[in-house]
Amino acid sequence: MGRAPCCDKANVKKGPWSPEEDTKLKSFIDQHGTGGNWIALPHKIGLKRCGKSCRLRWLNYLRPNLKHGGFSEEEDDTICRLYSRIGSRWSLIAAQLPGRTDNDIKNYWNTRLKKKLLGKQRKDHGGQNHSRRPPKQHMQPLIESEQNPPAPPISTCSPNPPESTLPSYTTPETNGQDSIKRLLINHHHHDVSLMSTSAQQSSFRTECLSSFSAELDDMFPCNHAIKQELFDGYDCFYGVNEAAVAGGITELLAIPDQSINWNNDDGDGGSFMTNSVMYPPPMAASATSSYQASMHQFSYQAGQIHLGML
DNA sequence: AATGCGTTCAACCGCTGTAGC
DNA sequence: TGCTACAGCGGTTGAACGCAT
Repeated sequence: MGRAPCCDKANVKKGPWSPEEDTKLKSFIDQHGTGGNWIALPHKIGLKRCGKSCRLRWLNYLRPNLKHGGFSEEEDDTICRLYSRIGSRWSLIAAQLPGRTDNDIKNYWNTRLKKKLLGKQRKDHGGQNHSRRPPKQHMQPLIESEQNPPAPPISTCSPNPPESTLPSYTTPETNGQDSIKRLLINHHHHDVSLMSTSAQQSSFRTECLSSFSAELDDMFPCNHAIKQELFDGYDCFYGVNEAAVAGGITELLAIPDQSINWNNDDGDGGSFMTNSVMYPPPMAASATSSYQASMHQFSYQAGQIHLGML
């Protein structure tokens, strides 16, 4: 049993809108508003269009104060910066760009900006392979970025986060992939807070996890097993921040409602619920630390991260 | 001029979240 | 609590267009 269709598909016109249809829709909404019911609207006007189609036409084209095309450098940068933080949340990105629609931005990103950035990236890196990924993937950058969005705008699209609020971090194994790591960390530190519900946050994390296969490869060069574990969709951790690699575990992000037990070689220990503490504070940097959640154990020892089944 | 190919972008599709009952 | 209907969203499609051959 599927959902009933929102309109009678057989009696609904599809395809490009005519100027007459545009005029009808615009003048009706100008006079009466949408009435809060897009499904009923086309019937009131006498348009043989699906309500969803009317809504889209209004929002993306007829609505006042819309800008089309001609994205400025500033807008490019904003799109880039937001994409690097929140991925393809086009409506959220559009909300930061007055006069732009999510559809416009999505199209612009997919058709121009992404290519522009990838082109720049290749130029900036002189075609060198800084990654450990197989050569085949480098020959297909667009496909790769499609499969692993968000495409990392490495050193071309200034992430421009409010740096002062970010933790400082360095790693011995950084080799040009800092921006990817920074990008991932920025996700946690700034944009999970944009999500209003824990369900959104959870799905956001899950989505990020599935999106970052390649980036995780770069992030955990010292231990590919971790990357594999993270990416293979297990149930407790979302990710581990850079500081874990650098010099002690200071942050562990997990999906909500997980009870995390922790202890370290200083004899400290305890537990916390992941949804009660966004950035779990109890763990101080230590030469050896370990954390457990559900079926998995995560530990940091002598500069190496280990993840295993309990 | 004809054809093929790549690009752009408006529009559609299908899914999810949520309000109302 | 479960169901239904709707709004909203992101991914995808395909027509139109431009350019190269």
